[in-house]
Amino acid sequence: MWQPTKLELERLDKAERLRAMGVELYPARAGRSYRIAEAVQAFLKEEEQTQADGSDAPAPIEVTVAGRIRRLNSRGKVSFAHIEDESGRVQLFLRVNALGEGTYQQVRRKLIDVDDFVQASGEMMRTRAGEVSVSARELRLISKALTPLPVVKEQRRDDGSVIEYGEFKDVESRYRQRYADLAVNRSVRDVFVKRARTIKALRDFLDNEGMLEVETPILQPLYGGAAARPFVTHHNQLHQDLYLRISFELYLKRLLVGGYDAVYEIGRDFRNEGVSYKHNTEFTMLEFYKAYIDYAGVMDITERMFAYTAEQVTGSARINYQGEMIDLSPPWKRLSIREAVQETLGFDYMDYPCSQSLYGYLEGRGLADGLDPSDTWGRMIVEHLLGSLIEPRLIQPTIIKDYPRDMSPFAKRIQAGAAIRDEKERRFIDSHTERFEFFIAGMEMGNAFTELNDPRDQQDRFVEMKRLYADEADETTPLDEDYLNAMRYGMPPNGGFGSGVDRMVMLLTDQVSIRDVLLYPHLRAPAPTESDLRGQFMLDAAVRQLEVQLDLPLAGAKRKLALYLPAADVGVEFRMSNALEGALPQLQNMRRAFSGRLYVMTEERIYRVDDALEETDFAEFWQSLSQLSIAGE
RNA sequence: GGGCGCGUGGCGCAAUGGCAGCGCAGUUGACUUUUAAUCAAUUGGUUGCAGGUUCGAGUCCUGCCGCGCUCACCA
Repeated sequence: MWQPTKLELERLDKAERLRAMGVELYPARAGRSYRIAEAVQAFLKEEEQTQADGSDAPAPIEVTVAGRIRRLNSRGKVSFAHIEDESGRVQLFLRVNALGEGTYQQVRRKLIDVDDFVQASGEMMRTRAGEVSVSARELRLISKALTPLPVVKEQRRDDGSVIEYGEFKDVESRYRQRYADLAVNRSVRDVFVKRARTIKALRDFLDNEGMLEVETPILQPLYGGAAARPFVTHHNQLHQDLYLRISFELYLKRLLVGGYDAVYEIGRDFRNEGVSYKHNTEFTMLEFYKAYIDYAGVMDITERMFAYTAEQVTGSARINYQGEMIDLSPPWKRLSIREAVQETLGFDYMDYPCSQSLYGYLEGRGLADGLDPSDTWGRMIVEHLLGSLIEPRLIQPTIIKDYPRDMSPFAKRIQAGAAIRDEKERRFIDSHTERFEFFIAGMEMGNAFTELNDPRDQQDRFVEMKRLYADEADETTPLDEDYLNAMRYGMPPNGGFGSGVDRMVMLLTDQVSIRDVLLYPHLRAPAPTESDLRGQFMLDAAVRQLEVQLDLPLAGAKRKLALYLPAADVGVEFRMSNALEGALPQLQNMRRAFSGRLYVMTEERIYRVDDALEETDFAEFWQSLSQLSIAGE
């Protein structure tokens, strides 16, 4: 339960004074005739008009605006405030003469304060210093803020740049209290506007491609479609474990069997893995599947989709990311993983056709650092050669295609074109699939295939994956009989695509951490503190209708006794259980200074403080208090 | 999970082992065109938590909690 800080107590006092004056702190209705930016715009337009006409003064523009006070300073009988709504800021020019003594004093004495929401009516004007303002004739509190936001002052330079003083930048506080972060940091607000635009642009693009947006289950009896560990949950009524999806793939492809030509979904995936600057436990995924195209067709769509989205969000397909100019316009560089290795590392891995020989070669060249010799051949190529050695260099958008088969259970084999020239070529075709990933700014941005639609081949792949990765059972895709069943009815040839939308937003908003493009990134629950215990106690007491008073000063005790109950002879102190033992002497000192019974409460127990700590039953404790309380009335 | 770093009033930060300080915010007062307003006075601290070393700990040691970076894991 809330325990006001000093600053909050001051605000509570102001709120109380306002209420005593008959001011409604949280009126049900507010009104405005303009968004702030539009009011300013209207005034500027009128000014321009006036100048063009050569008339004397702009016609008066009467506005009502509403927003949060972000700055307030009083110059005696006149005060200035900046209020802000989503569209922007405007200054309020507040004079005693215009507002009347009563309302003006509320501002002057800061009963109406920074962070409060107000509604103001008056004419637009310019102050002597030239700032466009609302000359307020009426000012009305529409929501009182009890907790002050972190103070950020801004100085606007002549060149339009803004210097911030006293920023709110502690990363943890910003993520945990995102509302305060957003309220104070405009640039953070802008990121999430761009995020929304990104998703809208993707939808528009895919809709225009003739794809159907669908929704598939998040809770699934079987997970699949990617190599990742799932979260497990349980349905009580059905007595069934369910998984949170790790991908949409298998459900979306079933829909092609059902007769749709192309489907897509934008939604949340959940993966039970570590977090990093580019991984969050839940993240937004885009997948689409389109019949009658292969992975080359998907490449074309991918390039156009990224360029279109960047244009919609940033105004150009050329974007700036961490100081690098990145050009998303098609066409992108396309090369096979084999070519990429040849180009970057100067050898053909097909000359080392098994994991032992490849490892031996890499070790000889000093490139085996961090490589596990027991990995499969395909994994060495994809995760080590590509992931570790090549990926960080891929700044401009690059499509890397034709992946080893043992890493790609849902992709079709490479289709042999002309006659196979030699044995090495034959081996390459046999062991690779029509899959591509694409990389931008050194980050993997997505993954796509010519989708496997041969049910018997698919079944073999499931089995093959199980065999290859037997010791990582929970990361391989379980065999999904129903999916195979669907495929046996006939699935059109198709190309599929998956991409992490959060990473795309990072790219378009120039953010290095995925947490800065998620409103509520996953954070560990903070450890409870003594003050949390206190709050919990207050809440428990409130539920039992007990009035609890705070901070009884104790003569002789170093600390104030935190709480006591109305019976006046029962005190409660709070300690984390791991700190209890060392605190005993201190508690006993407190008990000696206190005439009643003293209890100490931990996360899960309550003790009576005596020569030793005597554990007491919670229910009994509360009951004895209730009785005292009733007796006291 | 491993390594490195950080944790000091509401926010941003300081303090060779020696009186816990500064700016902003807050409070009181002055000021009818200010804008990081200004001027005068002033409140506010269990230095993340717990133990230890020491005459003395924000500072050194140990453990714990949280966050960041990084490695591992992982599309």
